Amino acid sequence: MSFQAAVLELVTKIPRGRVATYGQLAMLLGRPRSARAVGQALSHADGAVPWHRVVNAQGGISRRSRMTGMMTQRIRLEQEGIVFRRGRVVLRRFRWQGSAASRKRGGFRFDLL
DNA sequence: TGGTTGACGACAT
DNA sequence: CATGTCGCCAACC
Repeated sequence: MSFQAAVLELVTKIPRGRVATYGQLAMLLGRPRSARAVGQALSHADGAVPWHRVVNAQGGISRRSRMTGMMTQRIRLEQEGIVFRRGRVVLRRFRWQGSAASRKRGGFRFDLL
């Protein structure tokens, strides 16, 4: 399975009302240094994948070709009940914790967040 | 093959 | 807090 497919599949598991960061997804996939590649993979997402639930490490919405895309993403997240504070998602409250299996596989240290 | 491109991120200043 | 630098790496060409 391609890295890209793995990313899209994982993003599908982020529940409504929660978000994950690019780096976090990379870690959950066992490739802690592939955050950029995660973003690249997301650019090919179709309507079946909740791409709007992925934000950067600061809780902010990453820039993309069109400014309108950023607005769309923020509005969608707020409609799910996610709260922004000074332009960023309050990660302490809304970050997805992932599955236990993924946590173990990727070695993600949630206790350090 | 080998070079380029980013929806990134950690750090230094 | 705002910028800039540098390392990374899957896709694409």
